[in-house]
Amino acid sequence: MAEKRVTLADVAKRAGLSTSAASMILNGRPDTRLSQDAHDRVNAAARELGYRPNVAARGLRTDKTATIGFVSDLVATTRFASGLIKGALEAAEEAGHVVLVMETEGDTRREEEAIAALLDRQVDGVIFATMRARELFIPELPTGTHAVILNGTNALYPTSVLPAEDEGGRAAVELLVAYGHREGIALIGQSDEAERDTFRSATVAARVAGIRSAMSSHDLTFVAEESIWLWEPEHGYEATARLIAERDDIRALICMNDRLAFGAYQALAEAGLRVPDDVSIVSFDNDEIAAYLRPGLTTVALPHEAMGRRAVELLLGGGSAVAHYIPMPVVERASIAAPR
Amino acid sequence: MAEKRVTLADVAKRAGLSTSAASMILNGRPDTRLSQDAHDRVNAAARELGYRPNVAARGLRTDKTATIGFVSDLVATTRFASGLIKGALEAAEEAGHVVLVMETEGDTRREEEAIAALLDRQVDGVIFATMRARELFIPELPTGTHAVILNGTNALYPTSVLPAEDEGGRAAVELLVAYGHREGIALIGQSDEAERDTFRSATVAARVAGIRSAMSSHDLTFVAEESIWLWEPEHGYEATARLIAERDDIRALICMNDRLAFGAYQALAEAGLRVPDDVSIVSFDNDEIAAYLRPGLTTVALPHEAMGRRAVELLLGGGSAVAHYIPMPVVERASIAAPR
DNA sequence: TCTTGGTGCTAAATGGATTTAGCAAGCCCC
DNA sequence: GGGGCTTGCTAAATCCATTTAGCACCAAGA
Repeated sequence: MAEKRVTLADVAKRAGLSTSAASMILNGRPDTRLSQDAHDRVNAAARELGYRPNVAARGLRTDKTATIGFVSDLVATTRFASGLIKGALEAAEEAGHVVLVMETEGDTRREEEAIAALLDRQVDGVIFATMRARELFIPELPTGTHAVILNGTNALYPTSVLPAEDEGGRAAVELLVAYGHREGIALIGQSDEAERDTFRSATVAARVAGIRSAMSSHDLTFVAEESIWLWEPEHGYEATARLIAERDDIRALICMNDRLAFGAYQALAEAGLRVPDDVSIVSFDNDEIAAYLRPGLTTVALPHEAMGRRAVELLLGGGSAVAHYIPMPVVERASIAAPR
Repeated sequence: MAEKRVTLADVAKRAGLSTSAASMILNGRPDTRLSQDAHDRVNAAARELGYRPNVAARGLRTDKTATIGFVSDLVATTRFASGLIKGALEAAEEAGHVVLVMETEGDTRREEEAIAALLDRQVDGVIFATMRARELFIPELPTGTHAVILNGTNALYPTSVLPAEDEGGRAAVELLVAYGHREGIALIGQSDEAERDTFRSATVAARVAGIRSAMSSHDLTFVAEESIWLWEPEHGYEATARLIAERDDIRALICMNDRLAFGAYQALAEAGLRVPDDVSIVSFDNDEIAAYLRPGLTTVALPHEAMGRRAVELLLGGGSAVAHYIPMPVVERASIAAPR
């Protein structure tokens, strides 16, 4: 049964011309001297037959496949990862490209295999995404392969896309300041001590730097800093519970991410403290849960989709080989009020 | 610079044989009469040169590309979607395939374009995933194209993968029963009235059917059913708040999904009711938030990854053309206790 | 009349594999 | 010594498009 696909030869035959002529016309080559009549006949034939070029055959000659590779350490674990993918998918679609997605879980062997599989398919470029946002290991790529690093950096491939964490960190502080907070502000998730360590990702360091720079430019200091390594709700819960058990002057919390903030909500509720009347909270990421919380959590968003988008734009458009910073939008909900 | 890729011709030359011989040997064709010596020389040459076949060139002849298409209405919105993708990616990798991911947002035009783009690239098969889980529209595919429907059904393509919702629904009731609940059980999210409507997805209908069948087999009835169309936390909050304002005999809640349960937690907490001491809760999906809640939410999980996995196994292995049901694992946390 | 130049188009090579048809050499057997 | 059979391998076609080189024709100029 299987109706055969229509090939360029079919189109050429129907137009009464050679495949060379058909190819040139369909590709809109400028210097061609083919008659208007030939153009019309080929275009009509292609339309009537529903001709679509075979990408593999074309790629064989041109080395272009309109396909890009997206290799990520994680794809399903965080909303961040899928946001990056979604953004990349959209931008790729707009540019008439498709994307091969691969997950490596950070395993070097799988990374190498992923690259090999992509190269076997002659992808036009590859995006390396990481959820850990640090100096990223990348297996050697053949000279000339385009690559952009998403949410991380790599010395060999300087084109990268990162969230503008510094600015974002500052924005969080500014939100609190705008509501009149000056005292009793605590930081949950980070501390000077932790910063000295290089374990944390580079982007987190920038976030903290932004926070501290805004604090000091307003002449403010934290009344407490709760350092935590893992940033899950339970850790936010514990840190906040500990904090409010120790002191009663806490008026505002800056949480390093929304999951910590979630835990903070729980600890506050158990202690009979209300958000935002008793304690204001501002946080980072704009996780799904930020919208689910009551009251809604005001947070500085990680611009997932915009980042994914920009990565493919840079890959395809050949943007400059530097780090590109994507603004982190403030998402205001209801977790900040003026201090009483 | 750009070092040229090693081709089969390079391997053949180094082995002192023809490309035909090299091809047959590397593909391990059984009927070949080539000498052991020839085998050794070709294999050695391939290894030494690091030869990898060009997939496009091979696909041109064989019509196999070791590539599968994954077209989904949504990719980033829910954890469910990315779980399906992750499962598919893993199974594909194990089978030596790669996957082209496309998002359509349910738009017919984009679906058609996605299919066309996949066909242009000669994919070996296509997985159609939907987050809405209903009869799925699928643009016409050339005869012979393999397809499996993930989380939905389609009359033309009977091979599909669905969660075993019926069984899952029953499991939720059994959990409550096992703890001794017999009275004051309410259902949040669904009602007889809503079921009559066909708007809801087929899988939800099965979930409800399972719940009702288990209830009646234990001679139990719901003391209340709160019908809701949208299943976000706020709706769960409102429904639960309404319910406990009206009556004080509620001892257990079956929520149609975790987000509703999240809302229920909030309403209960505001009313000074404790989970699970005052009210037990069981729910569905095993969303991220189920683990974040305090106490942890006991829920019947949607088996995302297993479903994605199975879909590619069926696609590649040619499983039988029927609906395949994947068990929904019970994830016990701490939201159920014996009634007081 | 012959060259030159432009116009409109095509033949053939190319990319990198797979696959079919078949060649050459050696051996056996009558 | 000639036919037939293995054995071990290769030439060439094929998949489908792109691209280079160049053919055939006509008109204009010398």
